[in-house]
Amino acid sequence: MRAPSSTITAHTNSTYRIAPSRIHRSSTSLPSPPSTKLLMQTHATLLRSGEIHDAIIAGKLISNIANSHPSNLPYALTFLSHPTNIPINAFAWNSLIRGFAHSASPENSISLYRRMLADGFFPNNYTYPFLLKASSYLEDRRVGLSLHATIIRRGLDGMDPFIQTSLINFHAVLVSVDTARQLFDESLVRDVTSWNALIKGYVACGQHMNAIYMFQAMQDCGPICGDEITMLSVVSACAHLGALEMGRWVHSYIERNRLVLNLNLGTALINMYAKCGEIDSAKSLFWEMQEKDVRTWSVMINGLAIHGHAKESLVLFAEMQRFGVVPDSVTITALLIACSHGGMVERGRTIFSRMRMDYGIEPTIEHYGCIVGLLGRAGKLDEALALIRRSSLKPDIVLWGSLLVDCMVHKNIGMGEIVVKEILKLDPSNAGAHVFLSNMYATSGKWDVVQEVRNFMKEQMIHKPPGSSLIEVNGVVHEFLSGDSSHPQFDGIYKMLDEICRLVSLKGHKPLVGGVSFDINDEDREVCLSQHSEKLAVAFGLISTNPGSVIRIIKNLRICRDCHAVMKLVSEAFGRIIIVRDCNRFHHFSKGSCSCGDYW
DNA sequence: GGAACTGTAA
Repeated sequence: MRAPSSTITAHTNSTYRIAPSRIHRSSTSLPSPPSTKLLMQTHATLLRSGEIHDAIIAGKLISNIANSHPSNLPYALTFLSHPTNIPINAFAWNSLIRGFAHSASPENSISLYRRMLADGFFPNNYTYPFLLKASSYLEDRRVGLSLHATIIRRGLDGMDPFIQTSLINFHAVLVSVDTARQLFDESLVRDVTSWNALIKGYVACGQHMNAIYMFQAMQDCGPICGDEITMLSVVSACAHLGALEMGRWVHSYIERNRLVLNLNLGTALINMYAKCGEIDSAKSLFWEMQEKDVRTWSVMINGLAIHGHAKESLVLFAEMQRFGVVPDSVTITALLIACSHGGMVERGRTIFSRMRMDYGIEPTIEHYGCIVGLLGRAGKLDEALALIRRSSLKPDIVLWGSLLVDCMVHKNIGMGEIVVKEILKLDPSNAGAHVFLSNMYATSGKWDVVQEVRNFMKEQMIHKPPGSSLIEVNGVVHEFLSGDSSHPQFDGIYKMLDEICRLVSLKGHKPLVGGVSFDINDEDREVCLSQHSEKLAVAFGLISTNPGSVIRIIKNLRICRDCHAVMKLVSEAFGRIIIVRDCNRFHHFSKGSCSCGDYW
C-alpha cells in the first residue's frame, strides 16, 4: 500500500455546485493581436518617417511582428537582412528568438541565438527563458544542457526567477523530474510559476501522487496560492488517479479561491469527473460551460465512450458539428472508442475508413489501436491482423499487445504465436508477450512448454508489471498490488476476502482460472486469483466505507473475467454500487450486473 | 519585452 503520509482532507460535506456567475464567458473580450495588414502599414509609416532607424522603435515593431502569429516569422526575419540598415538591439533578437520558440520550428531559436552571438550581441536574462523553452521542444537535450552550463558560467542560475522556472521546466520535460525538483529546492525565489512548472513536471512523467503532494506542499509553505494553471495540473493528476474526493475538493478550492473557471480549467474538470466515474457531473459541467472548444467536446465524447454510452457519444459528436466545431484527431479517437466499447463494429469501420475523406484527418497509430481493439474485441481477429498488415504505419507494441490480448480472450493460439513473434522482434524481453505465450500454452495444457517459457523469463529476469488497484477512502488514495499483504488493515481485508469467496461460491461462482498459468495446482491458482488487486481493493472498500456507499476502484490492467464475475456478485450480495475503471473503460456494477453488458 | 497552460490507442 502506498498512501500519502499526510493528506489533503477532502471536504466531503461540501456539496458539488457550480457557480455560473464565475464561469468564464469568452476570451473574445481580450484585445486581439495586431493584424498583419496593420503591422505592414506601421512598418511603411515608420520607413517613410525615418523613425525605423531608432533602435527602440524598430525593436518594438520587430517584436510585434514576430509575436503576432507564427506565420509572420519569415516577415520578422527580413529585418535581419534589411538593406536599409535598420538597427537591431538585444530586445529585437530576443523577440525573434521568442517567436520561434513558440513556433513549429523551435530549432530556429537556437540558430538565431548562435547568429546573435556571432554578431557580437550578448544574451541577457530575457534571452535564456526563450532559449530554454525552445530547447524543451527539441529531441536533443544537449542543447538545453549546454545552455544551462552557460547560465551557470555566467552566474545567472538561481538569480532570476524566470530563468530558474525555465530551467525547472526544461529539466522536467527533457531530463528528469528529479533534477527539476533539485533545481526547485535550490531556488532562492519561488513563485507560483516555479511551483506550476514542477507540479506539471510530475504530471507529465506520470508521478501523479507526487504532483498532489507538491500542491499540498505549496499550500503548507504559504503564502503562495495556486492559480488556474496550478489547478490544470492538479485536476489532471486527480483524473489520472481517479481520485474523485480529491478532485471534488480541488473543484471547491477553485470556487473558494475565486479562480476563473476558464475554458481550459473547465475542460480539465469535465475530464476529471468523467475519468473519476462521475459522468453525470461531467455532463452538467459540460453544458454549463459557455465556451467550448474541440478539446471540451472531445473530452465529453470520450467520457461518454469510456462509460459505455456509445450512442450518446455519437449524438454529442453530431451536436458538436452542428455547433460548427471542427473535429480533430483526438475527437475521432474518442468516437472509435465509443464504437469499440459499444460493440458498434460497422459504425466504427465506417468512421475509420472515411475519416480522411470526411474530416481530412490522417489515421494515426492511435486510430489503428482503436480499430484493432474494436475488431479484436468483437472476435474479428483476422480482419484486425489484415488491417495492421495493410497499414503504412509501423505497428508498435501497444497495437500488437492489444491484438494479443484478444487472441488470448478468443483462444486463437495460432495468431497469438504470430503476434508474439512480432512483439518480440520489437522488444525481445517484453514481459506481456512471454506471459501470454505461457498462458496460451497453459490453456491448451502444454505444461512442459509453459515451464520452458517460465524458466526463460527467470533466466532473463523478465517480470510482468503487477496488477495494481487504487481506492480512495476519506481523501487518502490506497494502492493494492496483486497478492499484497502490506496494508495496515491486512487482517480485516483478508477476512473480508474470505467472506466474499464464501458468498460468491454460495451463489454458484466457480473461479475462472483460465488466465493464471504460473501455479501448478488448481487450488494455488484459485488463491492467486482471489488475491487480484481489485479484489483486495473491494474488500478494503467494504470494510472501510459506510454500508450502501459507492466503491470506486482504479485498475491499471484490464479487469479479468473472474474479478468481473465476482464484482457483479459482490454488488448484489452487499447492496453496493461498485465502479471499476480498468485501463480501457468503466464498469458500473450494480445488483448483480455490469454496465458493460459483459462485453469488454 | 519574459517563465508555468487542459483532451487521444493498450
